Amino acid sequence: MEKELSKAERTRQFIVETTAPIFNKKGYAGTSLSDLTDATGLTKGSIYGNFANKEEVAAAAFDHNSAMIRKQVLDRIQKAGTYYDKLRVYAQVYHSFTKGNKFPAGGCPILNTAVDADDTNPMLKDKAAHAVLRWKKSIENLIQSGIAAGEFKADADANSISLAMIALIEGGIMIAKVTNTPASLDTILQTVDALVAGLKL
Amino acid sequence: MEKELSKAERTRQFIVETTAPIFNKKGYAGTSLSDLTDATGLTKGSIYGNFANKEEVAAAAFDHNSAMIRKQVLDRIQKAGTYYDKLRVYAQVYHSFTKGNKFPAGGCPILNTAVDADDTNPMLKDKAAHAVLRWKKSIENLIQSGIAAGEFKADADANSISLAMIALIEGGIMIAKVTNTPASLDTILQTVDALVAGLKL
DNA sequence: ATACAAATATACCATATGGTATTTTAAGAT
DNA sequence: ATCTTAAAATACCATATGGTATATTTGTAT
Repeated sequence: MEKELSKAERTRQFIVETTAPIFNKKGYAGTSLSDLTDATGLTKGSIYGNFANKEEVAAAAFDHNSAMIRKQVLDRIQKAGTYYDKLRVYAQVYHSFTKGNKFPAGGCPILNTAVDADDTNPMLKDKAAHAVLRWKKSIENLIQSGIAAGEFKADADANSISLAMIALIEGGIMIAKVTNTPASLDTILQTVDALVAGLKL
Repeated sequence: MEKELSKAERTRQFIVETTAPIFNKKGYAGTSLSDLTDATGLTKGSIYGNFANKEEVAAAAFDHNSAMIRKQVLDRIQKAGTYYDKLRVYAQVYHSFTKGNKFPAGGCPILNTAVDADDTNPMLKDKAAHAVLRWKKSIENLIQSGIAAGEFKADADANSISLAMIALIEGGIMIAKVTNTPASLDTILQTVDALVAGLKL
């Protein structure tokens, strides 16, 4: 009970996987239906047989892109022994961003979608907002757990630190990408590391 | 010798001022020529009499938006007495971002343009990159001057701190905007403050 | 092998797009 | 006031856009 993927489900997934990097690079308005048909080799009829409209494809593409990263992060967090190392995973994972390996082309989909959609597309904005808040919560949980485990200072400000981490990472990705200097992100991630190290007892 | 603004120069400026917030909110691809004619009340003929194409309007709009902020920042920096207070200006100025007072609607144009253009429009990307680097340099200069004036630690890492400040501010703006929580930016700007305070002897 | 349903392609639609050539209107110098 | 030039509006163009109704193909269970 794993192969039960109908034709439609498979092409739906194919469409999402194929177009996700395009949406991430060109944004919602900048991605046209012909971008989608060109990339997939499918026709509009086929795409509109699987999705109600362009917005639904974009939404599925965002989910796909953020799930890619989320999976990577959770995998590594599970493998990390200490809460300190778990927190460091965020910095490490985004480290490889500029190399674009197991990550969606075009940079962080949360950043891209947030900036792209925040004044134009409420549903995509909402998706980006939820991704930010879920991320924040998961950092806060790690900090709380670290405190409970006696690894971190009891008075650590989880709210402030989680926000700073996310801001540093996303801002760092923006800077590194626009100025073509991956080293800038490296430097900024060292500041993230310092922030996390400051939690330790 | 100040009023010598030709008709063309005045309408050019009018077009830029009127359309700058639109480009900032909707992005380059998301802003159509009819957005521009609707907002200005002018016709395509008039706009294309003053600009070669849409890209040139967008470029002028970006310059206008970033000059708005730059002016504010430089004004306040000049008035600040210590280098510590000068550095704090960045955090303070971006503080009022969510209120959208003297700032271009749609958030920080550097962030918006960087994310919007980095995979699609080389000339806008270049403009955003230069704005980031100029900003970085001006922070570094303040830090160096502060060191020379005996106000800051001699071993302060100007590169690392300037990058962290910019990343925190831009990431903070993104988070606050997408999640509709101005308080998030406030919190993040406190981290910026702490960073700057750490420079002091 | 056949029939049926599901998936995809074709052909079409109204409208919007960025851009241009030409005409009309309005500045501004004399 | 008039003439000339500069600026703006009109009218036009080819193409792209998002989307749909219909036809055709393909998978698949019997």
